[in-house]
Amino acid sequence: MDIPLNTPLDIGLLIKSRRKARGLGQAELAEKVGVSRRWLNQVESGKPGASMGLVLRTLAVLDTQLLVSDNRQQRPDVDIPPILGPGIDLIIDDLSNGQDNE
Amino acid sequence: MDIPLNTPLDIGLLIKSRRKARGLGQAELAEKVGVSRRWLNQVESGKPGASMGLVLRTLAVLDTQLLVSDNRQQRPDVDIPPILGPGIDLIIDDLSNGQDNE
DNA sequence: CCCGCTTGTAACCGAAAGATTACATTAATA
DNA sequence: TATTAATGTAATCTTTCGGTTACAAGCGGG
Repeated sequence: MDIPLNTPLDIGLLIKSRRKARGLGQAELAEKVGVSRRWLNQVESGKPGASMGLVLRTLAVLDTQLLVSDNRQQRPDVDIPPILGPGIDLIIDDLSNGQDNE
Repeated sequence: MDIPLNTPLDIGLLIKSRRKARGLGQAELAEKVGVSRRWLNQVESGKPGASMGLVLRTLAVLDTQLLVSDNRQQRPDVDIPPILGPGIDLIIDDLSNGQDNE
């Protein structure tokens, strides 16, 4: 089963629970990750400005894998119209190829 | 099917492909998200220091859901030992309850 | 009750992010 | 080939991050 992460707070709470699940204190985990205890504290409480790199490193230390659902056709009604001249075929190509294009 | 995201570059490439899949230019998407084109450009090329908040907002605009695998027992050999007095039961509680604890 | 550990904050400071504007370079179309 | 849009970068400035140090609040054990 998978859990959705939509906000910085979601990620903060994830980190917090994973940390506790391992019996680690903020200071301990912070040292393992290579950040200050203050940083970890802020992140766990949902700080939006925390950098991707450090967050990913933190999750890595907690053996936590981040994922994206491969929902290529999630919402076909979003914004596809505004394409006129630049290259219709490009988009079609992209859509058929999937993610790893270009 | 799900795709793992381990590095800032992974996320950058994800954003890039999702953007193109919708036929959006960097400038277009940047405006929708509320960031500068430069920022989006950097992020797509893997900038590690990009902030969580903006990245999440970008993914949201692209209708892209971020997930965590609920692998509670992923690696039992990590670091569970260092618990002595603070509260064994707390950890057990945490483990049995899952993520949303505390 | 007191003590020790953990956690939540605060102030200060150097470093880096992010916006803006402008200019190459690449890529696609006529 | 010429032209136009999209993309990759650069210089500058303001804001914010993240580290450091220090202190208060919360909690459990002796």
